[in-house]
Amino acid sequence: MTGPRLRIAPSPTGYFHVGGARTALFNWALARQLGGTFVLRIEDTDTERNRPEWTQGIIDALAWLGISADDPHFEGPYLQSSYTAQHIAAALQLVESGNAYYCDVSAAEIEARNQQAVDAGSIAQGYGGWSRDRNLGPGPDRVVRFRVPEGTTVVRDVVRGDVEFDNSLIEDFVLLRGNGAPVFMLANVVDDMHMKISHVMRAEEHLSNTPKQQLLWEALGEQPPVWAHLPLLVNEQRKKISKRRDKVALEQYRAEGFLPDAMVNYLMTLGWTPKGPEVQPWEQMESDFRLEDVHLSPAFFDVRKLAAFNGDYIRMLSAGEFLEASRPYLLGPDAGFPADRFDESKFLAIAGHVQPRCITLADAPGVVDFLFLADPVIDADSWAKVFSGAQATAVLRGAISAYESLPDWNADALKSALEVIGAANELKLGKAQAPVRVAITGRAVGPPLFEAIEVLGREESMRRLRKAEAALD
RNA sequence: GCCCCCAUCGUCUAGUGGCCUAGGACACCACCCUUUCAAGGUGGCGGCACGGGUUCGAAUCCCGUUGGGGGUGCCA
Repeated sequence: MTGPRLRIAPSPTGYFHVGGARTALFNWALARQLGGTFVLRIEDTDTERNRPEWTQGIIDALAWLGISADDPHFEGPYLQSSYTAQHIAAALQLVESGNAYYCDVSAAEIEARNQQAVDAGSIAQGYGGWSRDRNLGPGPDRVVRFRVPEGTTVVRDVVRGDVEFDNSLIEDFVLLRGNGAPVFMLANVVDDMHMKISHVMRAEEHLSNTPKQQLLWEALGEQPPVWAHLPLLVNEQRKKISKRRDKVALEQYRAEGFLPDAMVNYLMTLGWTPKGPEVQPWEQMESDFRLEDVHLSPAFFDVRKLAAFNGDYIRMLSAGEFLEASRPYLLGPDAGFPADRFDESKFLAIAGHVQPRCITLADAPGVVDFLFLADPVIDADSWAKVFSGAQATAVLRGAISAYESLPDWNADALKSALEVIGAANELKLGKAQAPVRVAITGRAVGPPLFEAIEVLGREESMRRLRKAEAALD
């Protein structure tokens, strides 16, 4: 695969979240559109917080979104921890070239010094380049720090334009820890370099650190990549969404019955605007996406809008697709009816009426449960309300006798028969259907009644009607 | 504190100096359709943060203010 090389570099410290997914999607779209490569690199250098199972979680989440290792544009996953030797070599190379130096000042000492300064009424200076010219060699607990050069660093960002940083405000940051382990700033750059990454597209939180990385690229003698910083995804409080305080795990949305296509489509609208209708196929977005069109301001991750997208996508499904997508919910422990009573053909017959009543796939069982329950769960309030009407009993009895002798058991015939009974009781169909609905489904609301009765079948429907009648006495 | 980024309806946004009495989507409200509930249709509510410039003309360009956010780690 030739062409540009993009990447995402998540760290396996928890569930993959929607922000990471949005970044992945943007990178994926561009990589595919340009015939380039999408690299997945797991940045697992923080041994304190990493967990191996999260790595698989990231891979699964990406696959769910359609970013799959089977695609020729996909490369990886690479584990950053397996390139430690290269990171260290790069740090030593920088020491060699005078761009980095050893330092024996501990974090605690720096803090103490800052505290002293504050106590004395002056301003904390931070590290302050203490060991810059001490010419220290390697030793236990000695870190390697980058020697930030004088001048200014201009980050050429495709979405934000040129951003200028005064180098004197950037501290001599650590490259290798006291224990010899590389830190993110170094590892990230060295890996991008070795993996020949041409475009670094990531969230805006990294913008302030970008001059450091660019300086590293330059000190290592390479051209920095194209930078592109995406607007942050924020919560209602306008703060960066985080695993700690917000519901952001992709896995959770998946479990709740969101369709991957809906999630993908919605995520693509956060930080970029599709041309034409906002609900549109991936292929369209993939070919229209342009870095230059990426927005500058943060976007609120709005679950209600996601839900609207999901409803749209559910309605676009064929009955068969809807069945397959809903199956885990239909046969799961929360379905509300025993799995062995589920009947695919009945579900398929009524699916078209179920879809517009679902926001998530998890809603499906609740719409059709009465079809698969031995007896519908009678909602007491609905029953009480419906049968408080004087004509309700008459309508129910009328329906029973009319339906007993109905030649063809189909929705049209069922409807016509009830219209006649309603008319005899001076009721419009809307009112007349209520007692029958409660008797058949247990509720006052649900999918179209006569279609449901047709699917339920003559025998079971008559049994429920008679049972309801008996309960009235 | 310092550095950086951002600023159009409640939210996501269209808008790149005249086409804008600012358009769409979600949410909300009303009406229509109707076999309940949805879905769908129609309509409504609602916005260029503020102050200065530049210009014949500014949502669009410049400056400032205010507000929000991010970064500033031997986390990533």
